[in-house]
Amino acid sequence: MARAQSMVPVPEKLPAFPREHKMARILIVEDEPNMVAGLRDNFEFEGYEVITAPDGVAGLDRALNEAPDLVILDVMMPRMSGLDVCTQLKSKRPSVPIIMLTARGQEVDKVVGLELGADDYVTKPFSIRELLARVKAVLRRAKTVPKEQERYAFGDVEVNLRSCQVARAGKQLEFSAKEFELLKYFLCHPGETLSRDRLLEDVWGYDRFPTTRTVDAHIVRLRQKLEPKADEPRFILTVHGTGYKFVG
Amino acid sequence: MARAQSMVPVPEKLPAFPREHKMARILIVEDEPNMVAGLRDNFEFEGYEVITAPDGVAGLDRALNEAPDLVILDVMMPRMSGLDVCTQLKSKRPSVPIIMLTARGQEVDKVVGLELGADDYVTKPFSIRELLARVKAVLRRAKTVPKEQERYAFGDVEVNLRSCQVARAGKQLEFSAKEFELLKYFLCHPGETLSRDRLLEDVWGYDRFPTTRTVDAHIVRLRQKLEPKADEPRFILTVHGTGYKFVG
DNA sequence: ACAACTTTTTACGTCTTTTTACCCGTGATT
DNA sequence: AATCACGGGTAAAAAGACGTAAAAAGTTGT
Repeated sequence: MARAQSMVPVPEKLPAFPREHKMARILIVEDEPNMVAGLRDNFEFEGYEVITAPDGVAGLDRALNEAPDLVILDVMMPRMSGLDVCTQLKSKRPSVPIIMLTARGQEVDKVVGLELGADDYVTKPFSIRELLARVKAVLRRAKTVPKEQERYAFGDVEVNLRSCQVARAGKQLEFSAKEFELLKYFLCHPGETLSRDRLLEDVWGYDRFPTTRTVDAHIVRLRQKLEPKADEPRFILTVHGTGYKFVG
Repeated sequence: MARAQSMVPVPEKLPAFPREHKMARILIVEDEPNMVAGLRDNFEFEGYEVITAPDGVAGLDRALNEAPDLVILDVMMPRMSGLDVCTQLKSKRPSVPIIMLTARGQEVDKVVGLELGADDYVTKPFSIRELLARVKAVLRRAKTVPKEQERYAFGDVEVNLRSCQVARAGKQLEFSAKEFELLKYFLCHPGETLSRDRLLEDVWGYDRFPTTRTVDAHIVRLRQKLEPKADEPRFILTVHGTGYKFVG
């Protein structure tokens, strides 16, 4: 049967990135397991998506790679204090809201924390209702900022979604249309494992059905342009048997 | 802390992933015999199970009684139009995906079809390749995990079924595709004792003669990654003489 | 129509995952 | 206690997926 080139175009053009209306994802960085369990239960009950980390190092890692909408950060923690995490996180993701948890008697830290860029703080012991209320408030404030970021940065790469420009170490790179679309899709879905089929459908669109190896070919080109070592990717990772995933 | 008790949300008893890896069953409702034959050949070649009906009345009947995973529905048919079938079917089985076939010049119907709840439509004449791609896409979307059941947690492990991520104590773990599928199956059947045969059939997708230790090999790997003490499993338990069981 | 460029396909070597085979330890059964 | 069936560890074979380069096909601009 002949390829239906005469096919009538899909009338309602799908939005470029059908970002489903997601409930906010909250990262809780806290070493006390009972506290974590309690917070998780309550936040999940409220409909939030919860991820956790038991110490500062792991917390920073998840914060950078899994794009939480808000981070709750205990000040006193093993390996890396909440204050350090806050500093480092704010330097790389200035827009992610942070709420600090401080023990009573650490009043000093509150001030320091706010100076470091935290958006709010709560003193232990606190009522869960109070924390929930503050989270809600901080998220509401954060949301007034445009939801879809238009500028991204990872490694020494800067991407401007609006102007469709990509710079590496301050130098402009040439990206073809498809390459840029693909990169954009990765940026908008950080940490998610994306199957080739999904990429084909969402990036290539509905009326093109190339072979799945097409995706791989484009991945190679993205890596060559963006990765410090193309054969040892740091940002665009392979998920064997499934697809690819971007971590910033 | 007050609210919830168990870490793992208990899924309603309706199986979340009924035919995880069995090939999908497709119902083709179409009155033109040559078209039916052609479609059947192609879909069966791709590994789908095909059932057919020559008119709308029979189609609705089979759709309701034989639980197809997807329905391909011609708009123009004797006895009952595809649009009517679509309406009635969607009212009784809202979740079953429907792809409409419309003749060229029936553009109006497309819109109506989508409004009636069809998931996609294809205009005749179409390439079989395109239809196959759309079927695949619709099935993929239909299979994506419903929001409520996409996240699980047990012990210090967090699992996100949608993004295929597993974290232990806040640290991302690498899971191969099969490992993840198996874990997913356990999560979706908590407390159930699962025989090797059942796991093979539902996760791997075929029957095997009993000499296979494949399942065990994967269980070992899951335990190594997820259990606090791999030799003293807390979550993935052996049921001697029968199989395995997951408890959260 | 030609040239320059982008995208897709093809082909093949390499690497990872999955399966299988074999053996040992252990708990059940007699 | 001896036997036996079953579960688990391990390593090597088999299967499958990925990375890459280069050719082919398709686009765009002149």
